Amino acid sequence: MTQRRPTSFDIAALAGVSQPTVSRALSGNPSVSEPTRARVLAAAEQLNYKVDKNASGLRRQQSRTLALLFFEERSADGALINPFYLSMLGPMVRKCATLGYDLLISFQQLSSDWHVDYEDSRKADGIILLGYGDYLEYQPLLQRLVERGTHFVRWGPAGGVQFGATVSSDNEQGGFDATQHLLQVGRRRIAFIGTAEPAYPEFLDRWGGHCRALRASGMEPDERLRADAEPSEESGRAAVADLLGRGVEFDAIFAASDVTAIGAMHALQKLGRAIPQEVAIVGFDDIPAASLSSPPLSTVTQDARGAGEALVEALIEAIELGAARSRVLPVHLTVRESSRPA
Amino acid sequence: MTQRRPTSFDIAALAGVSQPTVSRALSGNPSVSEPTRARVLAAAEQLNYKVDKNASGLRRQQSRTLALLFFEERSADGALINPFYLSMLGPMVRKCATLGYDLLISFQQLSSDWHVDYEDSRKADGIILLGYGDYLEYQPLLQRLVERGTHFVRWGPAGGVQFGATVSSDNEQGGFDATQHLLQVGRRRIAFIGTAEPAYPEFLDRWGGHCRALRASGMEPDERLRADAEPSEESGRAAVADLLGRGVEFDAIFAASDVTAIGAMHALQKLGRAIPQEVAIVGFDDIPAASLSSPPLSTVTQDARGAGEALVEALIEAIELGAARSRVLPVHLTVRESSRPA
DNA sequence: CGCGGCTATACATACGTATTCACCGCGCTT
DNA sequence: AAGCGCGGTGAATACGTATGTATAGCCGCG
Repeated sequence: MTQRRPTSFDIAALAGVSQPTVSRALSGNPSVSEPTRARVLAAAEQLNYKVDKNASGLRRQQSRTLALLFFEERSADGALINPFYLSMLGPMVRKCATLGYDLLISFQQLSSDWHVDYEDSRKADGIILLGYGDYLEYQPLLQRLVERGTHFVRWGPAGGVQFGATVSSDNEQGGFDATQHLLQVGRRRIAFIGTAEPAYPEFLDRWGGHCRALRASGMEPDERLRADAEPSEESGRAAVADLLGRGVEFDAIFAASDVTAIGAMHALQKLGRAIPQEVAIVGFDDIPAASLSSPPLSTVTQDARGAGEALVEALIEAIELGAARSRVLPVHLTVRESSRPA
Repeated sequence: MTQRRPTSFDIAALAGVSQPTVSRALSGNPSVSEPTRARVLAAAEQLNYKVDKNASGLRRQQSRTLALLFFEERSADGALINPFYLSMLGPMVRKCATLGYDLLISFQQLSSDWHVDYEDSRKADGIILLGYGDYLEYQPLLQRLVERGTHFVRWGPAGGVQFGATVSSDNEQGGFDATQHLLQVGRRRIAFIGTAEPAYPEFLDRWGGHCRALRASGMEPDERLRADAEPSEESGRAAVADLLGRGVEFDAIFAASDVTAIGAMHALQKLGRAIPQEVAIVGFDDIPAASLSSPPLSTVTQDARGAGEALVEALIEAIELGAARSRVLPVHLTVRESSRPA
């Protein structure tokens, strides 16, 4: 019942050719004549033959596999993967499949020496890093990857030193679009909620775009309208409390992430402030919960599909060509109820 | 700079032993003496040696890799993976790592013949199926997997015919807990929103638990209090419209999924019905948006971590022992504002 | 008519590991 | 004292593929 798996020799015998011809026929080598190739393909089909990935990889000294590495901030349980990363998953897998690669997935703590593992054991030909921002702590790790000649790309702003290729959203433009939109619906005192810590380099770019939009309308950014917040619901509520506690007046909020925006929305609603009538809100990311909130949250949508595909393309470019160029992806303003004109 | 990768022969030379001894030492074979093993390990460490996965797999005729197969309902873009599946991802990966396996990830359309691919090409030793419910259409596929001797497990209620092992939540108990809770906070007319179509076999079990809770309190389920809905926000709103349109009175809703519950909540709020004062709501799944809704949604939490680990354990059991037992996981009622006692 | 050049295929080999078998030396038994 | 078992190791080999090199057939041209 579980008979021996067919090998290329079985196909060769059935098609009346030699084993090397089978290999060449299946890999599209042009030195095989059309009739022969057809016979081989038919035989392979008939026996349900598939190339053995281990043998093929061993012979070619590669794996035709990419490794996807999520970095975990949270120590233990961490079902807390950034939802945007998860939405890239599908597109990445599909892109890999299209290009003939498999995708291996892994989580890693900062401390462990994963760098050796993937390429050294030939599990993967390259690595996609997700969750490694511009944190300085990672620089030595990236440095080591470069030294070892490991191919990798990472998601996020390029930041200071440029190790390998990078794929990221155009955060600056997203910040510009969000603030410009709020200005267009008549808001003048726009609070910015997001941290300036280097832990979230994206936020800096979003703040930069925010400022550019203000200046384009002849206004100057007001530091008092800025509140620090990490990407969490509580942090968003705290930021609103902070602003109000300091007696700052505002008729709009641009939050550097959706969860922060939702937290801010809850805090305002609890205080009886009508959204969007009294305060218009725009977030960033377009997480699933954004369209489910009430009112539905306006936000800057990142191109998850484009991001996933770009990461895969860049990595394969690095593997097959030796180096890859970085990519910056356009973003898109999605206007929902939370910022509709009154 | 990118010098040749060290092989077990290099380690052997450095440690002053033969290649087979290296292989034995690294794989924990007890016939290697302790001093020798120590020398080998030191040499491997020094040269940064890792076993070549392709060569090892080829020799042992296995891959030490599991394949995770998402089934896609939506045809094209589909960033629409069930969020619960995504929350299982982390735990699955971790469990795999613990047990010495890698995890390969893939999406598949119903039509394609993926079944041949993974085990036939020895990319994976077994398959975890996610999103293959009890749909009759899948029976032939599962049948074929069984015939080919492919190891697999799937998520979801076992359903009719039992192909391979299954891991699922205790949906019946979850339904019971939800309804019992609503009864305890004084509700008497509890609407059930969820479909009876076989496409969502989980819903049937949740309905069953709902009925059991009612009967345990001496009440009989009322068919008029039941509205059909698929798991989508619009469908939840439509279900509320349906109930009200039929003139049905209710003071609580148990929705068979969170997105439906959130839709229902929005519909009621738009009509000015206070939640939970006039209508208490409990959902099922505990998606991230549940805790972000306003009011935060009470729901039945599924054990994503346990689920992920159980799937991996079951599959490895099937691979290494030849067969695996199915597993049913306990669920947990999470009470939030949407069903607090008035 | 013979030879160069070209096409299509076969032959031989290497990739790095795990495992079977044979071997060696030592201590113990009879 | 000779035989035997056994712990520890090395030699040889097979896993299935891809590729460099050799060879057979064939055409055209001088």
